[in-house]
Amino acid sequence: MSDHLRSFDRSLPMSLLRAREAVMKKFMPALKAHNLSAQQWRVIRALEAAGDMDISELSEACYLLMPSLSRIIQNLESRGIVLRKSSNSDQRRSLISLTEPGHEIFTEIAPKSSERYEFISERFGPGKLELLYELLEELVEKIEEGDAG
Amino acid sequence: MSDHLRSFDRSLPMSLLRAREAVMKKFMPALKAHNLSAQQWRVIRALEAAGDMDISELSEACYLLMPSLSRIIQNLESRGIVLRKSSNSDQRRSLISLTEPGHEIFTEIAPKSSERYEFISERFGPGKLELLYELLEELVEKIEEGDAG
DNA sequence: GTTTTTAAGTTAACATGTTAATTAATATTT
DNA sequence: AAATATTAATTAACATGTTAACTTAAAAAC
Repeated sequence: MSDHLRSFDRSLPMSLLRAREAVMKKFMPALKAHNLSAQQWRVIRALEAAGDMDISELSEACYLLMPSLSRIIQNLESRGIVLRKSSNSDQRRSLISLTEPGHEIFTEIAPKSSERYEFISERFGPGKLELLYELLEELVEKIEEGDAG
Repeated sequence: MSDHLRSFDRSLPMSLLRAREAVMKKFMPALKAHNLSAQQWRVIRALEAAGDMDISELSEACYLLMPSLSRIIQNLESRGIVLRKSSNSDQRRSLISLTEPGHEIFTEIAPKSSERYEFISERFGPGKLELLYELLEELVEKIEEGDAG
C-alpha cells in the first residue's frame, strides 16, 4: 500500500470522527425517543450540571458556536424544555434555565447515558479509556501550544 | 466536583470532537484558499489515492453519507474539479474522476497536509500518535463487536 | 417473460457548522 | 454628556449531517 493510501486511511480527523460515531451510535435512539439531537442533549446536560447560564457560557460549556446555540435555545424554548429571562444587570444577556419538564427529560435519559459509558468502559477496558482521555487532552494541549492559540 | 460535572467535562464524544477541531484548525486556511471544505478535500484525496470511484465507493472511503456526497459531487463537478461518466455495465452508477485542475489542486494542498501531520507528530510525539491511532481503532472494534453491528 | 424485489443515486426537509453582517446594550474615550 | 468602540446575541447565507421519500436501473422470483 502506498504512503498516500496509508495516510488517507489513517487520517487523524477521520479516525476521531469514526470513534465519535461508534461511541454515540447506540445512544442516539434514547435521544430520538424524545426528539432530541446530540447538541440539544449537551445543552440540557450542561444546564442540569451547572445551573442557569447565559448563552455565551453555554457556548463554551457545550462546545457549540453561538449561531448554533441561538437556534437550539429557540427550539428548546418553543418546546418548553428551557426558559429564558433577560439579565437585570446586563440587558444583552439572556439567562437560560431548565424547566420542570426539562429536568424530567434529563432524568429519563441520564441513566441510558450512564449505561452506554459502562458498556464502553467494560468492552474497551477502564484503563484504556482513561489513557485515551489523557492522550486526547494532551494532544489538544500540545497542538494549541504550538499553534500559539 | 460532582460525578455529573466530571462526566460532562469528560464526555467522550466532546473530547473526540475537540481533538478533531484542534488537529484541523491550522490546516483549514489551506483549504479555504481554494474554497474547499474538509469534506470536499476528503473526496479529492480519495480520488487521487485510489483512482476513479463510484459514489457508493467514495461514500465508504470518505466516511460521508450519500446525500452529502451527492451534493458535494455536484458542487465539485460544477467547478470543474471532478468529472462524472455513467458506467456502461450499470447505468445506475456514476464513475467519478479528478480532472486535471483537480489534480493540480491536490498537488498544491497536499504538502500543507503533510506539514500539518509532521507538526503534530513532532509536538505530540510519534509514539503517542501511533498509540492514539491504535486505541481509536480498537475502541471502534470493541464497541461495534458489542453493539452486534 | 412479467412481476417483485433490491440497489444506486437524488431530492426533500429540517438541524447543525461556519463565517460575516447586523442589532441592541454596555463600556470607553474624549 | 456625546461620540466611539466593545460585547452579547441574532440573523443571513451556504455547506453538511441525517432520515425518509422518491426515481430509475438491475436482479430475483415466479
